[in-house]
Amino acid sequence: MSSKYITTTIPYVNADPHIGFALEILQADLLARHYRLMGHDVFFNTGVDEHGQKILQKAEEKGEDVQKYVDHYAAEFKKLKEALNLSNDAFVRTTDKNHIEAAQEIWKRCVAKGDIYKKKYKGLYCVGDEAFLKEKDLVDGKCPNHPTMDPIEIEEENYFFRLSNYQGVLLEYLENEKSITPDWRRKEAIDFVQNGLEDFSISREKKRLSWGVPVPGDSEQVMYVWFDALTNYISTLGWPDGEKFKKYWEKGETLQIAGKDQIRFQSIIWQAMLMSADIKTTDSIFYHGFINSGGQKMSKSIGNVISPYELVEKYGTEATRYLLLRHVHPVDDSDITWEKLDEWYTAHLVNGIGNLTARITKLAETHLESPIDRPEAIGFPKEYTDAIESFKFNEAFDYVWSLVGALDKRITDEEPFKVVKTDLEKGRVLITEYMQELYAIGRLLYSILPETNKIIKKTVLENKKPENLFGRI
RNA sequence: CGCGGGAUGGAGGAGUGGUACCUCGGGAGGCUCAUAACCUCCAGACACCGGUUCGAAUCCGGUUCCCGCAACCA
Repeated sequence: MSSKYITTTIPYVNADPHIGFALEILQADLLARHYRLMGHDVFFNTGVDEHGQKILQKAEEKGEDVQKYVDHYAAEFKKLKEALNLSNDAFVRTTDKNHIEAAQEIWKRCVAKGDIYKKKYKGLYCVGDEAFLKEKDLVDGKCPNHPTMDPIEIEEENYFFRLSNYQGVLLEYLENEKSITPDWRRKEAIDFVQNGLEDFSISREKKRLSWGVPVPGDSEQVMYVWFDALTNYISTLGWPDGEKFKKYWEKGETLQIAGKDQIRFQSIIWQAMLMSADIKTTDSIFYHGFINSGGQKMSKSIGNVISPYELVEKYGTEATRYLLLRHVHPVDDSDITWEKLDEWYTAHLVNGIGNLTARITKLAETHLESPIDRPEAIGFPKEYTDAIESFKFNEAFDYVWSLVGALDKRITDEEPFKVVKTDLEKGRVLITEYMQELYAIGRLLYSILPETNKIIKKTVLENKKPENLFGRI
């Protein structure tokens, strides 16, 4: 049995769970469930990124202890597991002891490789943003976000990572078509690397930012968040030790899911870090698109934010999975509004699979004397598995729903409800066949709608019409 | 002229040389087993201009318009 590692990125906990992350984790969950079903030994990771200046700042704004603040948010993100019925095997927190140790270990290995060095960095610093500004970003010599403040010149000594060493090998890595999906993003990445890579600062002075992983051997510096955060993908497996790391990362096939804005971090910086530490690079990374609402980016000030919890509250867990996985485009940006969500919910869930199930199971309950035999397990159609494995989640749904439509049509054409009145036996044969087909459709829902899968199988095998699968709203 | 992606019926998607497809929505009919569900039929589109070709949504050139990226944003 081959092993497979699947991970999401880990969201930064300075805000409540965003619908875009819900999309990401659902995609990962679908893949994890699918590959388990196909007989792979899967390890599915997710977690939270808890270090950094913005988090410290937020906690201070609220007058909370930072650790308390991140504990609170970690719990908020953990709740997604139940809300979305996720099957993740791990939930890593970057404040976990073993994670911190792993981050320090990878740092040491990069140092040993000669890829980390100390350099004075001088730049214009905006106190409002608490970040360095670039000359070309300045508007009339001021920070574009804080035009009333004068940027101040700050000199700081930081550690830098020799990303520039990795241009050649990164290009080789990116030549592999599996390294990035969709392919045009891979080309973007190649283009980016070809234009030349600059070394990055990977630490901050502790006196300016204390909330981070201490740099090994230098008490004055802490790691800049992303260096520590990226390590989560292997710290969660117990790296540098651990059977899990060997099994799932080294010997297994690794797959990361991330948002389209993550290419530089996931496919370039993280891969260079792995190369530097002599660790296997990620086999493939899938980048999803963003979700907008009403033609605009979701934002609190516009008031168009749709949260994952709101979706679950209105439509339920199964329907939320359905809506995000089928109606949000896997790689392009999509737009959702409550109107569209209602439409999709009613058209395919209520009127589609829900009604079909009620239709058939009512006929069966009324006319069959006993439950049908459990249908033999058959292989999954290639069209369906290919769609999922090539990240075309929406097409996998289209396939299942084409079967729903075909079965509805068949019932209308064959009129079993009339047949039973004139030839009961013949009618029973038809109804039995519908039950078998319904069961087959239910089986296909295993990875995408796990609860619906269970209910349909159960109802068919017990010959008992269930409560409505999806109620009207 | 920085790099790249894209413009398909009212909406969202598929379609890389051979009568333009799917879902939703709209209109008309049918059916009555079902959650006023389901089935059938109808209307409606390849941004614009030119070229290649027997034939182009699909290839080439140009125009207009959108959208990413352009490195510490974690």
